[in-house]
Amino acid sequence: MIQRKARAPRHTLDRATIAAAALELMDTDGIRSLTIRSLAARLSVAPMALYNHVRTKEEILDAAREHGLARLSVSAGTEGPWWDRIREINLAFHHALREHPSLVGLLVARPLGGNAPIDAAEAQLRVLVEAGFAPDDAARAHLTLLHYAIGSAAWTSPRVEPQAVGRELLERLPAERYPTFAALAAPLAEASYDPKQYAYGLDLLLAGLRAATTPSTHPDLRK
Amino acid sequence: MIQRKARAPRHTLDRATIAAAALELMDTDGIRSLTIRSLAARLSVAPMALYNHVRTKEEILDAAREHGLARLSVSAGTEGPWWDRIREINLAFHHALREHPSLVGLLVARPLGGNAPIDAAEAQLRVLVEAGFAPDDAARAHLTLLHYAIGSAAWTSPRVEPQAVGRELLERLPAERYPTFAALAAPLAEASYDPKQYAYGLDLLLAGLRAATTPSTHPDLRK
DNA sequence: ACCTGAACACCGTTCAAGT
DNA sequence: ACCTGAACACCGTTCAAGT
Repeated sequence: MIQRKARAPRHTLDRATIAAAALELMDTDGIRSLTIRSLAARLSVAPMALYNHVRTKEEILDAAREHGLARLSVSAGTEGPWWDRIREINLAFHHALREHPSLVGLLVARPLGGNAPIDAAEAQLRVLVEAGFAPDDAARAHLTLLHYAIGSAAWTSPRVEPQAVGRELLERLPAERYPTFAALAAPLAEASYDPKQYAYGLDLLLAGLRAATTPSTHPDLRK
Repeated sequence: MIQRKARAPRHTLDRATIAAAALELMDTDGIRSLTIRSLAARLSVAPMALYNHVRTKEEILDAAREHGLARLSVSAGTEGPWWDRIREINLAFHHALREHPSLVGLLVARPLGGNAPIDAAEAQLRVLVEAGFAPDDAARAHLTLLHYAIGSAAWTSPRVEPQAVGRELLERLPAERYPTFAALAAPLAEASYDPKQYAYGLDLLLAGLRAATTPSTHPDLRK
């Protein structure tokens, strides 16, 4: 009567299934809790079955990262001023990173080339070039936006410790040594967990870029 | 004649020594190669000796992160315009992160409160408040600068794979699908590994912040 | 008090075996 | 071809023992 160790059917596994399950497991339980054994259990399969589709655990992490980034659709239209289109691209990228808490860790730990989601990067570079940026400036602007999105997502996304830690530690700082910190504790705590904080910085960058492209009207803002 | 298993003297170990050795080992050999056993070997001590000064490996990682950040001296003077002082603080922070390749990984994996090097943060917040930023704007500006520095360091610092990978992969992209990428390959590759790339983005942010503080002269740059 | 060695429950991965 | 189980060399950590 007891059904024991039913053998898994012949083609229950493939790279995509493994990648999706791995990312899901990491998003919910944290990167550290992904092991060959835990992933196999989640897929109702013997640990060694995974090695028929993948050579190492590293390869699973790579596949999971690509799977997460694949969801990123580049929706920047061709309408409107260039800064609005850049804004849209970056908000979408940042949103994708925030949707998969484990994705940032995967990106930081192992690069995908040097320029993450290639489709989004191509779209962004095109907009910048069309806006009149010289090749060198377009490259630098693109990297700046990429870095800011990564950093914001990395610092904001849920980590090992619960988010409450940050707020508590912040409130426990000695006020006599850190007076400004203490005075700004409330707005800092709020902005730290405000989903719109990313957009604030993005708009600062865009303002800087716009100033750089119209030097004649704002000469004092040039580098 | 053969000296074997000499017992280590009584007080060869303490938290600071362990933290310094751990950070050094991670900086040179990568985060993954830090194990209790490898660290103990480097300190010429039995693995279990470490547990007299530390409760878990996590605690060693925390100590290593704090040790790396402790080197950050806040050198921003009180002279000059506020944007120059902000610039100095952030360049120093970014420089500290780049000096210890493993530090960024430690910061992203486990937060130190929500605001990394507290002394530097206090200094930066003070400058912003003195410059006339409202509490909420000062908090948002501070977080933006912090996130950008983290992201830039994270994306730029050496990873598991050699840096060459990025450049190679970038050159192998199909030019018909990614024409702008192909056209900008040279400036992108150069900017990607240019230590001054961080300063470029920092100056963009500062330009945006300056525009935000002088709304009367540049009304079109306001958010 | 602080360093040590053996042991335990994990982990990624190899190897030979099943179907 | 693809899934499986036993085994190996690791890992972090507990426990009892040395000095």
